[in-house]
Amino acid sequence: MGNLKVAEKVRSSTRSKEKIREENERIILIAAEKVFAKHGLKGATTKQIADMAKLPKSNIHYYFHTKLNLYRCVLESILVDWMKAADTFNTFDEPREAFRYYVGAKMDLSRVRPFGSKVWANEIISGAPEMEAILSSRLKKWVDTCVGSINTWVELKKIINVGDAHTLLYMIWATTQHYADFEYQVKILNNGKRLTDEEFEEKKQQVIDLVLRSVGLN
Amino acid sequence: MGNLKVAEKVRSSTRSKEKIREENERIILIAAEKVFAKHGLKGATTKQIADMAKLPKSNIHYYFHTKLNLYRCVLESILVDWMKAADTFNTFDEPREAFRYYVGAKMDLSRVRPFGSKVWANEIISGAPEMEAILSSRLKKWVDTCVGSINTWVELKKIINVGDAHTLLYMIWATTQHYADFEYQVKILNNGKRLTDEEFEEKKQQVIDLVLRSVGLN
DNA sequence: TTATAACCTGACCAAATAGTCAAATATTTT
DNA sequence: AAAATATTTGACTATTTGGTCAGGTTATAA
Repeated sequence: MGNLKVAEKVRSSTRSKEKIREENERIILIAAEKVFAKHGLKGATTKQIADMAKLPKSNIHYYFHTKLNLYRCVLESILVDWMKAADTFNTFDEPREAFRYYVGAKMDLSRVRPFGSKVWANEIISGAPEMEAILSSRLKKWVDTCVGSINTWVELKKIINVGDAHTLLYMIWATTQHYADFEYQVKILNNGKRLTDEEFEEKKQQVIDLVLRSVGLN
Repeated sequence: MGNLKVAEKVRSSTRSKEKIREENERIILIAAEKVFAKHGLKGATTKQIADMAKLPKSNIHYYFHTKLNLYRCVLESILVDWMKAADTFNTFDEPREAFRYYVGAKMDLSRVRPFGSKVWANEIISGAPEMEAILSSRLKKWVDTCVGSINTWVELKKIINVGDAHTLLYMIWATTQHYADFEYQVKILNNGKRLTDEEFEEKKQQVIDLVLRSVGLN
């Protein structure tokens, strides 16, 4: 009886209500990201997410109420990392460094958080019903800034005239995100073996070189 | 009565059983491609497909039995167009022409059949459960041939050394398919307006130029 | 210690959905 | 013309699934 009390006391002090909520929300978000990546919003079931999180289904609803709300939270949490990588682009004056670091950062994200990239891809492919607002405000603004930088570099003859700067941006996004969104295809075409960290670093450098040459650098 | 007979006869001669099946299968495949593109295999419902095809749901099952079978037929029908574009790559000796035509063909496909591209993207993102066999046989073989061509061009100093030729191929795939898979995002970032045919031709040329420069041509 | 608030979860339900089937209609063959 | 074959479709069903809820447990404030 006394022993039981002590055990409870210990557990109590290590898992406060605050910690419990924090930790469970994190666990659920990670599980949901994986399941949404594989099945999309409609295809994913709360049961699958619960099983992945090793929690009862009711618990998912307790913390996030509805599947749609959980989905939005997942998208939101991905956006944070996404924007961090995006910001690197505008911290460099020289195009060579800007492209090198931005492409590198995007490649790293694809490697570290492939499921997040897939959820976004799914969302856009489905017509971006939940993200349209964010795309046409935050993303649009960021893109306009980037396009401005690129156009300035063109005017200063620092890079070749690429025509519409959007085209270049899309190439960078598409190519870097390909390693996350299409990783199963990449794996299959790599003789069924996932790229090792060393191989991935190699590809990253090659992508950077392709991009730099495409704008006349190198 | 005589008139009715004539009407029946006319209809009979214009819509033979063979034609009926052919036409309905086509209608259903087109509808299914759109619905699967938007919602994925699990998210799409046979009811949605039926409504899109303007046929009763039972009719869908009559022609394709199960949703999974219909999905496989859609993927198969997309593959046909896909391979046609792919074959253009190996019909040119000069890398400049090969890349120009292949990238152009892929861009055209993204413009003409965006839903097909989205279905494929969804399938790969979901882990390619239905397509793994095709990817590791037909696609793998085609890719190996392409990689061989590119490596030969590198040896002949016709293009710059790009390292792993796969990286270049992925860049081409990702960039061209971006205009299909992410067309909603492209639209939003184009001030909410879909690219006109003229604009698209412009982007196509820009993508071709980016790719050519990335391999040291131009 | 007690009261309150937060967390947990099995049991349950209404709605949605893939697939079936039988009966009706249309076409083709004999 | 009649028999045989193929198409059409409304009604139905078994199952899945998002979400609820009541009753319990655990942590914290008084």
